[in-house]
Amino acid sequence: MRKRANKGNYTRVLRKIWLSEGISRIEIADYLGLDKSTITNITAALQRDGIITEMSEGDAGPQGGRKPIKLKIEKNFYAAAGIEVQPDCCNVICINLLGEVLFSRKIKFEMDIFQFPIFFSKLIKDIKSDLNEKRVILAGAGIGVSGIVNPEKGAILESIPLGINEEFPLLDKLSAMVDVPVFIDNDGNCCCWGELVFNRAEQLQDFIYCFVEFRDDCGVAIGLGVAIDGKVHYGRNYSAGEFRSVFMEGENSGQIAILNDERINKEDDSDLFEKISSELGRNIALLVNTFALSDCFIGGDLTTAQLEIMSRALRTEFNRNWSYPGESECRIRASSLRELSVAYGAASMIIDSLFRIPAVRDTGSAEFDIPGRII
Amino acid sequence: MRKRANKGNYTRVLRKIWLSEGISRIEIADYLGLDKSTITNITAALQRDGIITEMSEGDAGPQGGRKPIKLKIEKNFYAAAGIEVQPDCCNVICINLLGEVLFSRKIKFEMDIFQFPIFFSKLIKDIKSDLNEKRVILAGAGIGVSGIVNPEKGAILESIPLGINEEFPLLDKLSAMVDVPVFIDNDGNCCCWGELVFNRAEQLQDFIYCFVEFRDDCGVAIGLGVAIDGKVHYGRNYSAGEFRSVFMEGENSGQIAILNDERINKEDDSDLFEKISSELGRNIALLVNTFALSDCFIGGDLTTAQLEIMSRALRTEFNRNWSYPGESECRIRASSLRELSVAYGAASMIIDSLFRIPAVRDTGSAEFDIPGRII
DNA sequence: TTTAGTTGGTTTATGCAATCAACCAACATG
DNA sequence: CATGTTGGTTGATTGCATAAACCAACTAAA
Repeated sequence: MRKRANKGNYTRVLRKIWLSEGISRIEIADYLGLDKSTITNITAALQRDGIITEMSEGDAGPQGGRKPIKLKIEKNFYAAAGIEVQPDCCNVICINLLGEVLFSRKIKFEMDIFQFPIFFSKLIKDIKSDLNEKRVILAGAGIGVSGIVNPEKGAILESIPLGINEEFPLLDKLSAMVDVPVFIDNDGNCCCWGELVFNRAEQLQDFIYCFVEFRDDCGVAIGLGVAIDGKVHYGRNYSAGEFRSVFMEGENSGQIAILNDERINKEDDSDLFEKISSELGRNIALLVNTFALSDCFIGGDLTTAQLEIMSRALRTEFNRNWSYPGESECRIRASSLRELSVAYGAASMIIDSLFRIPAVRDTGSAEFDIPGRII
Repeated sequence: MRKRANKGNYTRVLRKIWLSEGISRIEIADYLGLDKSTITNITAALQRDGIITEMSEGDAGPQGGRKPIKLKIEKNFYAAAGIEVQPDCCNVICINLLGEVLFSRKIKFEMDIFQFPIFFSKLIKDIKSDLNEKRVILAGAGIGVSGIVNPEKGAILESIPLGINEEFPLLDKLSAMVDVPVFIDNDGNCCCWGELVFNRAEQLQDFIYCFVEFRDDCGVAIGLGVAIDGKVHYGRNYSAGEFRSVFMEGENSGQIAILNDERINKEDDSDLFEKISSELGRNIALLVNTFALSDCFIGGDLTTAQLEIMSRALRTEFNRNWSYPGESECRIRASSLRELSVAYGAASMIIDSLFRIPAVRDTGSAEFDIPGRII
């Protein structure tokens, strides 16, 4: 059929086991609409590869019959690294196939896009040797940056904090230095990847991630990430998620109308923060209700109190914009991983790619291979 | 491999010919990443079936070589019917595989959901006999209704104009009476289907359709339809597209804040209409920019003058909400089919289904078959 | 007119994923 | 202990896609 590539149903089976740990062969066959013998063959190959194992026997059904054999992912078969790039430092994380955090650290690095490849390749080398002690292989590294990113080409199209205003082919520089796949994406989108992976059992379809950051210069920065149909949504020119409040007038720069008059400091003015939250909520309510999103995640560097304020404000505004009797059906949730969201999400891109069913693309599809691991 | 089902690549080839009339076998092979012999086999089968034909020879390349043979869809191999259900009448349309209108008519019918199935089956019988004279076979019928629809089950979940406030399994009633596939969807979504099919060569990915209607009772009604990734987006509970302005306060019913104070009649007050357009524009701007949509279609029963006013207002508001230098990149376009948009779109659902590549679903996929046409 | 080179398309043999049908394995119940 | 039920495996078969060789039809240049 194809040279070597991920044979379609292999990934479907693998993904299902990933989503539903402890599932049996028969259940997979029913779920995927394949013959049970096909599942036998595929699971046998996956077991040979070592990426899944049998965990235990389940219980027989009420009418007797053979006990099912539960299957699970060998969670430390691979690990993925995630790196959040900030102006003055990097947050680094390593997670395994189930999204469990193996380790994380913060590294000082005065961001300079031309120095970064060297820094990056050293970092990967360190991570690899750390993982080597645990007998885990690195499957790849994800990078999350603020700005507009083309993740297919791995190019940064624009990034104010990184001082990039024309297309910069970062991936090309990086792949030349390391021998693992590297993915790059916008920070808000990374957060979406993170929630997709972390909450994979829920099979989230349509949600928004609202990323709030306090910046020394410009007050508050809002980044949005959107997932539609269980995939991160990029839109034209990969610019989805750029936020500007509907209440902004004229040529003003900035994102929130309230902040044209006032300034906010990180943790003191909860009154103003509430106003900001309300304005933000009004905006997001329109998005949430017109697109019928099921979840709204809140993340960024917020205190617990601020999170609380914002949740309430969002809830109020979602209901205000709700056309039907009763309350808005959108869940409001705090980000699952707090200050490590971006790094975690960056790593999740790699994990997700291992278990994602390749779409039947319109145009010819070129799969890519995963490194190492002698089979 | 599989029983009979639409063999995946058959549909991919067929779709490509549908999208690019006059394409050659080699071009298809290159585009889809398949071997040219595979395309030979598939096109041979499609020719046997009669759904495609060779149209003419193209020109040889600059360095000589054999001339390519252009392929095209046999456009009258099937037709699809589309029915827009309104409280007092139905707009009916018939289109062929290329989306060309074969005929259309308006039929008086005092909508009553319990009488509708009988009306519908007579209508289909009439359409079939009309098509029979042209030697065209009916592939199916699409129905567009105002309200919230579950198109998978073919159930109307809620519709104020039709007086439905609990789930009504319309499809079940209808399929019992006719022998062709029937699809039902919300009117705004139908319009999206229509644009997807009508502009298929563009391969539209992410766009919004804004459906404006004047109603005797409530002034103006706004319906939105959204397409993401070349597919209509439904969201949680199929409720995507329900619109309520961010400027609405408190418990007010209605959609537009301006109209809480004022009333508008169909064609006289262009000042007020401009205000409405601006408010609407502010809202849509947020959607268009956050989701990075490439197009915004305007449809419904607007005069040319009103369309002009609204286009300008949208453009202004899109730019106001635009974060970057220059102008918003979202195209603003008048609906391609004016007052027949919904019916056309309803028919397009059927056409689209014939040429849509079945997604690799997570769960077992149950393909469905197309009626008639002795092969 | 001949020859070489290029591109479009078909034919034939082969590989391989998925299926079917028969079978084995392990449990419950009367 | 026979019987029914469910979980899972084995071996033969099916049919899609491929590769490689081939034919067809054209240009360009000698």
